[in-house]
Amino acid sequence: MPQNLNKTLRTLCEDIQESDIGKKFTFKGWVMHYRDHGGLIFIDLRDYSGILQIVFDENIDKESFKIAKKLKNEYVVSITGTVRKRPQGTENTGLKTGSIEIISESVDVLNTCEVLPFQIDEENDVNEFTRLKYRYLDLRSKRLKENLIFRSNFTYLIRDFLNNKGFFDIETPFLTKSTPEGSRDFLVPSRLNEGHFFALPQSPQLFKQILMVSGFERYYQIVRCFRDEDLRSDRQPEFTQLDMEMSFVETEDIISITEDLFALIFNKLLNIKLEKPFKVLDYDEAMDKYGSDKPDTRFELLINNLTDTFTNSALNVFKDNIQKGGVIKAICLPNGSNLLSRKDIDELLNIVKDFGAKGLAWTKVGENGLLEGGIAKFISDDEREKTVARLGAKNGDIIFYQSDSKKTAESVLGRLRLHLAKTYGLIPEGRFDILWVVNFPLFEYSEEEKKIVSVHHPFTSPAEKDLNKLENNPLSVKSDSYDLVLNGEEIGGGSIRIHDTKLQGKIFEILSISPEEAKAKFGFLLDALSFGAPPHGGIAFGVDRILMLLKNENSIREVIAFPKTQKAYCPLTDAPSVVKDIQLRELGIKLRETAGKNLKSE
RNA sequence: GGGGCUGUAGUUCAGACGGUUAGAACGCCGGCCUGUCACGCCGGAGGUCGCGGGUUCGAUCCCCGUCGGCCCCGCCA
Repeated sequence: MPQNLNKTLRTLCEDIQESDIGKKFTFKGWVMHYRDHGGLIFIDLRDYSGILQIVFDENIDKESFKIAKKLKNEYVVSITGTVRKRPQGTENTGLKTGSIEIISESVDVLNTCEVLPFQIDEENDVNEFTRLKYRYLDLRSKRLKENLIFRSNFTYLIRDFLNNKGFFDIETPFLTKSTPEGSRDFLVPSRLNEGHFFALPQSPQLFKQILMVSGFERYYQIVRCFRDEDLRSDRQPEFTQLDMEMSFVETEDIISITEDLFALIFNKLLNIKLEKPFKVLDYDEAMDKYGSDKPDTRFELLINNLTDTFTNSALNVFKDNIQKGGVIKAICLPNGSNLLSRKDIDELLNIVKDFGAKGLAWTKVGENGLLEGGIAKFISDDEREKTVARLGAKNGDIIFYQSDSKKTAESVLGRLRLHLAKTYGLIPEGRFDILWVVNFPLFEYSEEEKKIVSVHHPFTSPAEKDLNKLENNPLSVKSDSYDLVLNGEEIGGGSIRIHDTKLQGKIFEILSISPEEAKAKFGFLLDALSFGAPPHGGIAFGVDRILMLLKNENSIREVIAFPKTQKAYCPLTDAPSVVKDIQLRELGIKLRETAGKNLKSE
């Protein structure tokens, strides 16, 4: 795939093959390894195509040899020499060019290199801060180079696919309006409008809908989004989305084009055939069986409902909870008795408490489906038989129970499920499980805000079948939305949007957003929707996260050229940093006394 | 905002009941070496033990604080 930009002057390392033996070429690149044998020197020359061995022999070219004596790692050199076959027995099967080598007839040092702060391509893990500070060196490593080239191929494939499907790549503003909904905005002060601020977009959501009103019908963009929230291994404050929107479509259309796109990506980039259509899981079922709206389906360990079994339980925690409307749910860890010591089980209690659990009931499964240990003595024969049957529990298994509200029990067991799977290696390597989660609730009740809020965003269309429930039972209304989940990570999501201003007004009403407030926040979108907005919908994908999963990396930092630390700091550029007082003055900004107590001086 | 782990040579790590010269490997510097490919061999240099304070006769080690890093919770379409 690498191409030579200057054919007459330079040849790329991996363009050379055995058929070139005897021919003379010029190569340019970096000294990757240097091996001095006294009268004979070898270097591995690296350019962006790959690696090629160069030999310096004092009997062949004294001048070359003299210069080569002074070469060091990562010097940049230009070498002219003749291709020859390596002597028998000295071939290197680990190299693409391992059967040949170049005998140098002339060498120029184009640049020298300081002693490196860390060794490139070392198998030791170098401190990530140091790697980020010298990111340009880290990017010379095979792994990161391959990741970024993979990323380039990935976005190319997407653009090619969508362009051919009649999509238009349209840019939307980075300097835009702050919206209080959603995550915290990055603010940018306006010099020409003192005291006013732009926000960097959390996503191009509103603009892509407006483009549908404009009649483009098919829009996409591979675009940076900004959210000022705390970082995680799969979250950076600036990240890249593949953003798409289409007019005159329904959920099935969006699902179908997404499946085609992902099948193509997996096929072309990983040589993996994805089965179409993808699995589809109802939100309720996902919560019920996996305790998560982004279920990891690569392993079983499903959650089961035992509420009906334990209505008359001798355990008051079970019985009282059920009477209060709670549930009893459980998962069964195969062979758990052998995997976990008593101490491990005790430690699990602390772990599930962090997940929000009040406790952790458990029983071991013995011979003939008898239960032992934990709460076994409080379980009647009838309860035991039903429990063992429902969970399919076998001798040696451990069953973990949660007695709590439906929401808490499911979320605790869902997280325990993932914890156990990771700890006891239940997740198969190298497998990709992709599926849709659909039928999300449109609203949920926010304890924090004491009001109904959108699960997705306020422009998500209610499912048509539930329109009649909007008035009386809004929390039971499902939305016309869909999430794409890969290996238990949400990699994309979208919805059919509301294109009717009347329905949109109704939604705002349910969300306790007054017409005035709606107008102030989203007036431009509401105006747009009132001028002949077509039915439309779309989806957006987390590009960094997808790449992380496809490349089997543990952090999105490994697929981003210049990522930030967990404090959103860039060690390479030392950003963010303090600015000159005059810059603030121009913006009409004065720092609070308490701001930046330990400012780094400029 | 909270929890966990962590900071010793350029890098990755070891280390000491609190005790006098803090080690190894790789890298670096010098030398030797004509078939290596993480070349090999010989020799050498290199450390405010993150920073500040405290306890102590004495702290890199113990205590407190602080800064940085990673993971997670909260937060996040």
